[in-house]
Amino acid sequence: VFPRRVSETTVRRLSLYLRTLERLLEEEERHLSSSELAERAGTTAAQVRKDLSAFGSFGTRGKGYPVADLHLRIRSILGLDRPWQVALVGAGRIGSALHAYPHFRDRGFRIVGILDDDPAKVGKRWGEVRIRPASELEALVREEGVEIVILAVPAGAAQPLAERAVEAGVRGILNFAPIRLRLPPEVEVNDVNLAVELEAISHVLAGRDRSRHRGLDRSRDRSLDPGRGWG
Amino acid sequence: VFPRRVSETTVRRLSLYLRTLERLLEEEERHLSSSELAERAGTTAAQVRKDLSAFGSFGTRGKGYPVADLHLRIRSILGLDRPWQVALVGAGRIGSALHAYPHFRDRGFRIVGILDDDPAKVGKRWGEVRIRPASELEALVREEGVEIVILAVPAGAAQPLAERAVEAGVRGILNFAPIRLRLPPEVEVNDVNLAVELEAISHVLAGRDRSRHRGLDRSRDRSLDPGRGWG
DNA sequence: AGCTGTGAATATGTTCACAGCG
DNA sequence: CGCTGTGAACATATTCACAGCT
Repeated sequence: VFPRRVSETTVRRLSLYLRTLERLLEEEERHLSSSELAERAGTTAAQVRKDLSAFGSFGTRGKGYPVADLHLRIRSILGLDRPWQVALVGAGRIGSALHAYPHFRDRGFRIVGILDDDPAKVGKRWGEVRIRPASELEALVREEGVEIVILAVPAGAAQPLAERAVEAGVRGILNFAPIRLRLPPEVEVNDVNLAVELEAISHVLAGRDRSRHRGLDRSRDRSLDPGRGWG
Repeated sequence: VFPRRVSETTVRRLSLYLRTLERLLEEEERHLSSSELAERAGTTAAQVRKDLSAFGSFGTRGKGYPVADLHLRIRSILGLDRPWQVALVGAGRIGSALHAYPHFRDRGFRIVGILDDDPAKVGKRWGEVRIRPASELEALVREEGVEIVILAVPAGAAQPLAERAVEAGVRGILNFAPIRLRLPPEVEVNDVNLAVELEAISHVLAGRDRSRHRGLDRSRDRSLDPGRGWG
């Protein structure tokens, strides 16, 4: 049974469900109910069932969903049942953080090349990958069959690099540059804009200040172990 | 005239409009129409007008919106007409990238403290800010009047740190840890999950591949003539 | 003529509520 | 019983279309 149309919002939640399921697999749980999954993923039971109904019937009434099967199904829907060759364009701080992010590799996103234009960086190695000059973008994409680019360069450099990547065969771009890329519509672009994320917070906080009705009860009792490390 | 309820989706677009307006201010443009703004921000003219109607009438019929006024209005709605004291919790790679991100400072988000538990990092300076031990979280929040925390620590460390921050008075958290924080509902939490962003792309690309194999090809002709695709 | 502002129409997303299966 | 699967009700978001101002 293959999925009908899965909405963008559902897809994002599936990714969260997957994260939860991975943890449950380690704990060898066999089944979990929609309400348990909802609780762990931060949504509602009805929402979980609606989302999962995209696969057709899958759960067992009275018991819930089989963890292992559900895990595989979601992986498949998200396209994670195959590896993806990814190029990291931009070896700055954001690029560095993304390269070190362990969850990409875990889920089959292989960073097969890193590009930068800074001569001080070119030639260095990050793990097993050598940083190459940006002029080799097309070569990299073709040699390695790169389909997804993570674009972590300043706004001014993003557009031409994106065009070149697409021209060479890239089909998806995760864009960290604070600029709207103009690309053919068949290219899947996903923008991550950190200013937007912070401003969504400041808007809410400022709005609450303006309409100061009920008192903010922040005094929850909780015994917090102070000063514990996170290594 | 103060805004009625502004929806979350509208707020996120306002942040994009703001970015565009900042550029136009530099170019000394006086007015711009909804269709021009839409074009630059990647949405539709009707959407722009609906979003801006949250402020009440503002544009001039026949001319468009006054750039400088609109800029101020959006800043105000987003809560950017005042500075925000921000603490960066976690001085790893993501923390480093965020600290260096210039757009935060430009918009009034002041990183007034950086915390980490790694003794090798504590005491070092990033710019003008010294890295302090995580045990000083409460002190930092109170001394500096921190209202927003950027949480960039591993999943296992996030929950207790978030609780301590909230207990000390923090009202908003930008969370990079791949875990669902459980906090009182009056705390505004915004999750940034990079795996979700990449998987949204792989899902679309994998879905297209499946369609193509079944002959339900919805994608367009892949010939990329540079003149037509993306001027 | 050109463009805003907005109700009405549509599309999309979420919650409810319950029949029906294990 | 408990829990899924799902239509129907509800809520939100986007697009249309056009009256009305400059």
